[in-house]
Amino acid sequence: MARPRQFDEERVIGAAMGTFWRHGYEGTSTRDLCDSTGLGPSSLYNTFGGKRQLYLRALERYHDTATAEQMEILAGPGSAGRRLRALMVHAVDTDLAAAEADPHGCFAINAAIEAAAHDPDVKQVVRRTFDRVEGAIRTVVAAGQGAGEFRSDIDTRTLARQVQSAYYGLRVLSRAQDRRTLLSTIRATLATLSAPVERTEATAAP
Amino acid sequence: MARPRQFDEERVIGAAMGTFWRHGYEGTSTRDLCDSTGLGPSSLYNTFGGKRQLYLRALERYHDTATAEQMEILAGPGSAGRRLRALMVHAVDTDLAAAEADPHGCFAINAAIEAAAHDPDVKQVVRRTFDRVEGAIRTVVAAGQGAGEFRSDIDTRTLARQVQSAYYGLRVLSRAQDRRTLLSTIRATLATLSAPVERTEATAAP
DNA sequence: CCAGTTATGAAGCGCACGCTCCAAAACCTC
DNA sequence: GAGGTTTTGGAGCGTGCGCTTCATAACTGG
Repeated sequence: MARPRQFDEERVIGAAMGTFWRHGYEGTSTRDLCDSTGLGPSSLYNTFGGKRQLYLRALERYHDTATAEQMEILAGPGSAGRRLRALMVHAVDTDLAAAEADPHGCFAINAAIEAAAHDPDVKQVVRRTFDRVEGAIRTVVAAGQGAGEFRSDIDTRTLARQVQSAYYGLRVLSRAQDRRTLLSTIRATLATLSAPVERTEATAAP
Repeated sequence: MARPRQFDEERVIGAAMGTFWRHGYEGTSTRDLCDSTGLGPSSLYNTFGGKRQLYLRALERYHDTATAEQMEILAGPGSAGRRLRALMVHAVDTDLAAAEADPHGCFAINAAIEAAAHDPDVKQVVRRTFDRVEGAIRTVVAAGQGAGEFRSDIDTRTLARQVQSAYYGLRVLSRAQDRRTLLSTIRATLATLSAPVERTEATAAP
């Protein structure tokens, strides 16, 4: 037919994702994208159409792959509580240990804050990602409830949403808080999940 | 001495805050700032020094004033649960009802996601705001515990951090979720705070 | 009312933005 | 190979960026 492409499209999207992830949509220039992907502007625009479309592709890529890491942790070994804790500790550590040039936080959250309000397409992808994470969390919560590890007086879906909001809030807080405080927050979330000691008017020592 | 200013500095900061709040740091141009404040670029730069400094002033202004709205709700009438619920419902409604030109979400969260990683000064102000909100929540949580409304087997500070993370996560989710789901998430958070029914191995119906 | 000082508006600085154009190159089919 | 088709690199389009400059306006103390 004609001259074939000299690059791997998926690899390019991956590189673009990293750049958008690090600097946000507005903070990333087409120059940055050309540098990180190795493509010239003509190839970039011929293949993807423009900055916005490439951003959307990167976001979908995150939905497909980077979310997988979280799924993996949630599907890992150990009790439900240990798995949720692993998810949160992992988030805190990667957020805090991120060097200057590393990606910061969760790309979907970044996109939700920066772009979802102004771009319905972004909003839709972000929502799909949120729903997927909620589903993965729900599986773990259900397991915890089944094992008597978590309280069962709140239905699984509701409890899972509570965990997700606490998890996402944690990732917001991790942008400005210290590790000690964040770990305390994780402990707090897990504590509210476990069936607590029976209610007493005041837990006075004997 | 000399010619006095023709504008109210505080009013200008307020206008700039609105613009940064709506469009983010990178998404706001100096032109936008001149338009919203009514100042010429020379006045803006003579008074504040530049875009970044003005952003910091706006962020500090948010810390001083816009946080007050949340404080007010938390210090309002009703039980602790009602007040926390009011805070969250208020957040959801303002986030969802925001028109195209309205500010979206919480400015401190926006700043945390967009700018805190790259700017230590931003990070510091954001953290102060986070700490302040945590403190206000802690007061309400303590009241709820004192009234026997909330569980007391988790210490106040820890429980407050849990509420804060759930609250901030809710504000992230509100960028992409529908109201129904968000209200369910609020219910979930409040449910985990209340002293639950005594633990049973399995809540089987008789 | 004048000298001194600061704020203002307008013009525009150099630069980077998102993106386009096009001749040359690289490939496939025949 | 020749002809046709697509990709590629590079120059550069118009525009808007953050910010500066400067003559002029507006005020104060003496």
